[in-house]
Amino acid sequence: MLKLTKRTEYGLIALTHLARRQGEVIPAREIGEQFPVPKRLLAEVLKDLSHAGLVESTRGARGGYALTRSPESISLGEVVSALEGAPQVSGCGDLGLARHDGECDVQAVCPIRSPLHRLKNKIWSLLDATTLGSIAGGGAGPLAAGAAQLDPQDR
Amino acid sequence: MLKLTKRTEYGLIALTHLARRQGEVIPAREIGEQFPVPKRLLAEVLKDLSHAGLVESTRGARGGYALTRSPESISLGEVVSALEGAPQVSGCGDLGLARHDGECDVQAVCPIRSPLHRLKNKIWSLLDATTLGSIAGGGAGPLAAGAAQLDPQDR
DNA sequence: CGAAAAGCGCACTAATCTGGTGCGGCATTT
DNA sequence: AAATGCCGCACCAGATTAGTGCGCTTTTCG
Repeated sequence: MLKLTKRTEYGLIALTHLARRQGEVIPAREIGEQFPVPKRLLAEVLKDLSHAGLVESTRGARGGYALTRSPESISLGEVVSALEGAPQVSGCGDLGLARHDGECDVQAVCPIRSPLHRLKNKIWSLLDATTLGSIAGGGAGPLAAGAAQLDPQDR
Repeated sequence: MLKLTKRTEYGLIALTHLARRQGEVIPAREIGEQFPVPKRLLAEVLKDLSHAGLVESTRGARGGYALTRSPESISLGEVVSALEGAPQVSGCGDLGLARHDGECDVQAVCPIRSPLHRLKNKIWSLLDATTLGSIAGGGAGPLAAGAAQLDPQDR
């Protein structure tokens, strides 16, 4: 439904926390204590992030997690990909390839495939252009400026 | 998971069809015949679109649907809102208001609320700026140009 | 050495969302 | 009256999402 999952939210919360304390190795427990997040799920998410190479884990007492890169070089797109799997906007609109045969027969006739494909790219460009740094830090990044063209009335 | 639902896809297909034959009143059956879409669901979707005031329905034999406005004045955002309900990106990130008490206690502490809120606005600006006309017609609209900044590699 | 701290892996349940369908009724045209 | 087409409501099944259980391994520290 065009919204991020809780996993991504939790992941982002954790990442911003790590970003603000770069260099330190922080245990999942600490994050779980600071934010009202189901600790167990948080651990699950952190694990996925480490699989994706966004954070590095250290085991044992005194263990925990730390960013592998600078916050500025980590994009929202990467986080979402890591936590929600392969990106797509329409389910069918994704390149002629990879349609598991029988899927989306609308093919040639389908009048919305290519426009939707372009939309998907736009959205992902936005996600890719949004860095963890701009989320954790105060301000810059593509989200700082006013909304694109229409007024961002309260929807 | 940051993707549109089938309902929206079907709705868009139907709307583009109507857009291309403005002035005419077209029965749901006709659309169902042209595209491999579960006709029954299509009817459901068309009904929702009419509730939202995007299309006008005529009952009885010779009845059907027609756009209420020009394709250029109908935005993707409206369609999505009508078919998937109130827009949101993060579930919690939506204005302090309307949080059904107990929901999202992260409030003041939550480090990602406002950035996510801005992101939501960006995405919806994009949707609002995309008109049915640009989807149905060949090409202009905000989706025509190349992707924002990063290369739109195949994700 | 042994206990405590912390992450790892796997599997499983519950709730919600999504896609899709059934059926009887009302409105119009022919 | 019959056929065409929309209306409204309710229902079912499968997929996704959220969240939990549990036992094992690694590492620090007393």
